[in-house]
Parts: sequence; C-alpha cells; structure tokens
Amino acid sequence: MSNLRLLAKSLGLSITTVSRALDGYSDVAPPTRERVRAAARAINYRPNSAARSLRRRRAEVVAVTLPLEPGQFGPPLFLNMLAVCSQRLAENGLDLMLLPTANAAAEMETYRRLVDGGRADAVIVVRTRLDDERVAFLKNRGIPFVTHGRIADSSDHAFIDGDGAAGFAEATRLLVSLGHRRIAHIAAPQDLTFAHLRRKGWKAGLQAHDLPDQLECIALPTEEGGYEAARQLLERPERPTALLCATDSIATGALSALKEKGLRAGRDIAVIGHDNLPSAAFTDPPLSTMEIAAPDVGRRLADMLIARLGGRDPRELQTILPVRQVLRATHGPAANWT
Amino acid sequence: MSNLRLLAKSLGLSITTVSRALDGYSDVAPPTRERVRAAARAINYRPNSAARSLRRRRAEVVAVTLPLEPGQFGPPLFLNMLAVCSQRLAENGLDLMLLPTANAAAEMETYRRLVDGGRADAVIVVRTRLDDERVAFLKNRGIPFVTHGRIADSSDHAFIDGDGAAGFAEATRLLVSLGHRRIAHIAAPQDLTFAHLRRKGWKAGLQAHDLPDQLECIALPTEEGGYEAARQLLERPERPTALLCATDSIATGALSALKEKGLRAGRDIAVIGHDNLPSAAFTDPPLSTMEIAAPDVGRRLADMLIARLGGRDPRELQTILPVRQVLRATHGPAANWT
DNA sequence: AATAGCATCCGAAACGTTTTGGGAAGTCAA
DNA sequence: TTGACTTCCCAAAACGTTTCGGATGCTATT
Repeated sequence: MSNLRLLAKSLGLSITTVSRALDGYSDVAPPTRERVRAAARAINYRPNSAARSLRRRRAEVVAVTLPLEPGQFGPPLFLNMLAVCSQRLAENGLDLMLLPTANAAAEMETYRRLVDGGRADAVIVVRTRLDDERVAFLKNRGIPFVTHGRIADSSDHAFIDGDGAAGFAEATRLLVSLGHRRIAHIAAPQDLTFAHLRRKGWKAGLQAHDLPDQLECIALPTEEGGYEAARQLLERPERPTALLCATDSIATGALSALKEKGLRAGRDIAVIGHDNLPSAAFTDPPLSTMEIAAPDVGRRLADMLIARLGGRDPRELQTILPVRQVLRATHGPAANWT
Repeated sequence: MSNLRLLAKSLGLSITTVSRALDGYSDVAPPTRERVRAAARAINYRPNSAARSLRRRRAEVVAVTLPLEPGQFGPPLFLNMLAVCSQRLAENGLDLMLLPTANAAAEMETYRRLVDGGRADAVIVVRTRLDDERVAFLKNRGIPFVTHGRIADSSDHAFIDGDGAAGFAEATRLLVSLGHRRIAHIAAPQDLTFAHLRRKGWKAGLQAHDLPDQLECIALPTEEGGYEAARQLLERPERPTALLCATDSIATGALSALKEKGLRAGRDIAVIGHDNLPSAAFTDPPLSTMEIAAPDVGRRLADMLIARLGGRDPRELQTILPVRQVLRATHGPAANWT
C-alpha cells in the first residue's frame, strides 16, 4: 500500500502538492498535475480511506442495515433498489454499505457502532415498524437519515414509501366491483408499518361498501406463512371468495394452499398480492398484484439522502408514491358457490 | 461525537489510560477501569473507526461486492448465508460490508478503492467466473480472500463451493433410472463457473449411459430465461422428456412454459432445479431440486476468512460441499409419448 | 538504608491525509 | 528600482486513536 509520502518523494515534490494535484486544485501547474497523476496511476495509488475520513471528519459512507427476517419487498427487488441508490450515491462520492444483522439487538448495536463511531455520515432505515427504536435513536443523535417506509408518526423525518393504504383500498374496491362480498386479508405482522397500512386500506375499502372485515389472518410475509393462513381462512364457515395478500410471497403460498383444496385461483377464488416480484409473473396462474408506480425509487432515495446531508429540512423530503395494479390471472369474479 | 480526549479530561486521567482501560489492559487499576467504563457508557463513547483503523493499520472490515445481475443463489438464500457469515465475523471483531455494484467495470473500481485504499482487510468474491479478473486482481495485491464458487484454476486460493458437477451427474443418473432418454439441460451462461460445472455434470451423466447431449439451451438464470429456454426446447423435433435446470429460477420459468403447452410437470415431463429456494416448495407442482448439504456455509466462509487473515495457507482452505437431492413432485418417470 | 520489584499511570510519536497560511520566484507597471 | 500581483509550491498542524518507553510512588527484600 503506497502513500502520499512515497509518491511525493519519488516525484521530488511535497506531500501538499501531490495531494492538491490529485484533487485537481488550480494552484498546481498543469504539467506538474499531469506528472503527479501519471505517477499515481502507475503505482495504483488510492488515498487511504481511514486517514482521509479522519481528517475530513466524515466517512463518506451511507449505511443500511439488512434485517434478516423476511421483510417488505422480496430481496431481488429490494437489492435492485439499493444498487440503483448506490450508483447515484457514488456520483456524489459516497459509498453505500449494507450490513446484514441477525436480530433487533444486533441491529441496534450496529447502529451505535455506525453512528457513535463515525463510520457513516447518513443511514437508510428499511423495514420500518410503527414504533421503531432505530428512528428514535437516529433522531436523538441528529444524524441524517431517510426511512424506506413510514413509522407511526413520520411527520418530522425524511421518508419514501408506497401508498399501501390507497393501493389496498383500491384493490378491495376492484374485488367488490367483481362481485366479491367475502374478501379476506392475509396480513403481515402488524408492528411492521407497511403491513399495518395495507390492512388499513383493506378495511377502508370494505367499510366503504358496508362489508364485514372479520375475514383476516396474520402471517409471516413468506410463502410458508401465506400457505398456512390461506388454509385457515378456507376452513372458516364464511369462506372467503377473495384473498387480498399483504405480499406476493404470501400470495404465492396461498396459491399453493388453494391448489391443494382443488380451487383454481382466478376462477373459484380471487387472489391479489403486492410487490410484483419477478416470480409473480410465473406463478400458476400468473399472479395479479400491485407495485409502486415509480421506476426509480433507488435514485430518489439517494437524492433525498444527499439533500439531507446538504442540510435540507426533512419535512421537505417526504415522498409517498402511488401504487398501481398489475392485473394478471388471479383476480377473477366471485364464484357462485356459497 | 465524543472522543478520548474529552473523556480523559472529564475523568482527570490521561488519554493513554482511558484507552487502555477501555481495551482491558491489566496495567490499569480495576477501580479506575470501572470508572472509565462507566463514564464511556454514560456518554455513548465508541472509538472513532477512522482513527482506530488508521493507527492499527487495518480496517477490521471484510467486504463483498454484490453484482446486480442474476446470480448463483437466489438472493434470499444468499443474503442469509452472508448474514450468518457476518455474525461469525463479528465475534472476531470484523464487520462484513456488502457493496452493491451495477456492472463489471464498477465492480473492479470498487475493488480498487477497497484494496488500494485500505478499506477492507479481506474480501469475499461471489458469483465467480471461469476467468475472473477480480481473483487475478486480489492475487496480484496479495490481500486475503475467499471465493464463493471456483474459477478455472482454483488450485491456489481459498474457496468454498458446492459440488455442482457431481450433483448434476447424479440428477442425470436419477432421470435415466426413471426411464428418461432425452434429458435436456437449461444451462446458465457458461462464463459463470457454477453454470459450467453443472453443465459438465449433466454431460458426464449422459455420457455414462451413452446418451446424446445435444438437447441444451443457455438462458439467463431467471424465471424469464427459463421460460424462453423451455419453450425453445419443446419445439425441438427430438422433444425432451426431462429438463434439468441450472437453477430453481430457471426451473420456475420452465414450469410456467410447460403449463402453457398443456404439459404437467412430474407426469408428462420431468423438471429438476438447483438451489432449493424457499419458493421451490410452493411451485405447482412443488419443484424437485437439490441443495448444498451443509447448514452452515456462511459460518464456514467466515472461518476460512479468519484463517486467511491469520496467515493460513490458502491451499488448506478449499472446501467442496456435497449436493443433496430434494425430491418433490416434478421428477416424474418418462412419459410414453414420443 | 538502599535496592529491587511491582502496580499504575502518562507523554509523545505515529498512522496518512487534508488544509491553512503562507513563501519564493517571476512578471508587470510606475 | 520598487512595489504589487501572480503563479507555483511547501511546512506544519490537525483529525482521534494506539502503543512504546518510560516515570512515579509504594512495598518487600537484602
């Protein structure tokens, strides 16, 4: 590992001049600048990141912890979003680093090392809960952050989120218009904000038509969870004619349960998911679902972080994105069986 | 952000003593040590990571770049493995950081910043290619690394990998024993090592029974890729009776194509995948697949890294894990149609 | 009483960078 | 010739930590 001192010595220049040449300052002669740059390239010089961030008093890193438990989006979409975010951050000289964490306690410890140890200049909070201690911690420390998803009171921090409530209300209306009256909801654990909002939308949709909202079941947002929940709902005396699922993973599991019961989704019973996972187009039948109607959530997220790092008021950085329906083959009209 | 100087001043001690008290050295009196620790806890002190790694001359970070393109494992399993790895590394005071990268050029640039800039002490290389410039780079720099997957010549570096060749040879044998003679392979791009080895296993399995190995198609390791490839293979005059797919994503797409043609997997045509994704148990019919027969790849990976950081010879750190079959409903006997 | 040994503590240097506040030539106008 | 400006360069300080090599005072030993 080479450093500025060696580079300077080999060029017969001072450390200062070499540093400034590499950073493109105007007070070094163009020929010198080129000479320095060529030498730096030749020995693969990169500024030592620890020394640099020690001196500049910033890490030039945006961090995001990745909770292990099944979450909001499926990982493929989610990582895609972060990759786009990362590219955008890179244009501003920021690294995005992801830190997998096994459980809530480990995650909080990671936050402390991150923030109190100056490892990150800003953080992205994902898989938010209504009562989220990570958000409380970050507010307390005053470090810039943006959440992906809201919390119970999101009035005073930056966030980006899909309008899950509106999406699920809309989907419920669609099912009603197709003749459904017993519309069940397979919800995800209600401490997760997205799950809470989607359930709220479902309830609102039902209430608008004076329909009962007793048909529900809470499941882990996995195929397994959806499978079990669907089986339970089908045992109910008031058997649902439609299953509105909090996520596509849940919906995929539900499809599997329906098949076991000899029910054909889209004909005997309607199923609608959320997220539009890549695999949703390849279930049998192809899953009707919904997705955030924005192609560039990652980029927006990065821009919000950069704005926060620039001191922008978080209350100006709150984005709720509309959700659009992706209708494939599982949202059928109500079957005639009772 | 507090620092040692402030802490020392508030305690009436020197910076040295405070530092050594926190690090548990024996040359500070137990009462002093406790006093220091209490004060540090009270002000949420964490050593500044930049200063620390500048002085210690190591970053205490293991890095892994995450290429965006669809890869070896599906993300859920893959992230799980990394999370386990991360826990194990944490026990040794190492942070695991993931860096998403959009393309090969960006990935190499990340490697340079990482290694030449001293941001990481070791790296994990995932989604290896037969000819992998990342491995060449790391060897050249002499930084410890472990690859997840092999390359063309893996004789002199540390790696952990599933025995894809044996797994696919075994699966081919199974299909032959079920009466199949026209066993097609939907391969992933052959520059990816895992794809190359799996195809090699398939070929070996066929050759052992003097069966032809013309029935193949190369696809992106996604549902979409599997769907297209399966459609093409079904157009062939010598229509296959079995599809051995390089990944479960491919197999899932293939299942969807079969359904369109009115073929029932497991009865009219056999399908076998690889990876045992969580969703594989919930396809219709549930997918027969295979998986690495070790519950703790992530932990092993971490241990190998730690061993490399401790100076162990990479040639002693080469693990090939057996692959076991997970037979569900899609590996049926050969149908009678020609 | 002198010395050795021990338990505690501390000053100062070092890690490699960025940045402040100049300094030494050279140029130009008066 | 002088002074003011420019251009190009540099010394030194600072970021916060760890660690080397003592220093200080006390107890036990001779």
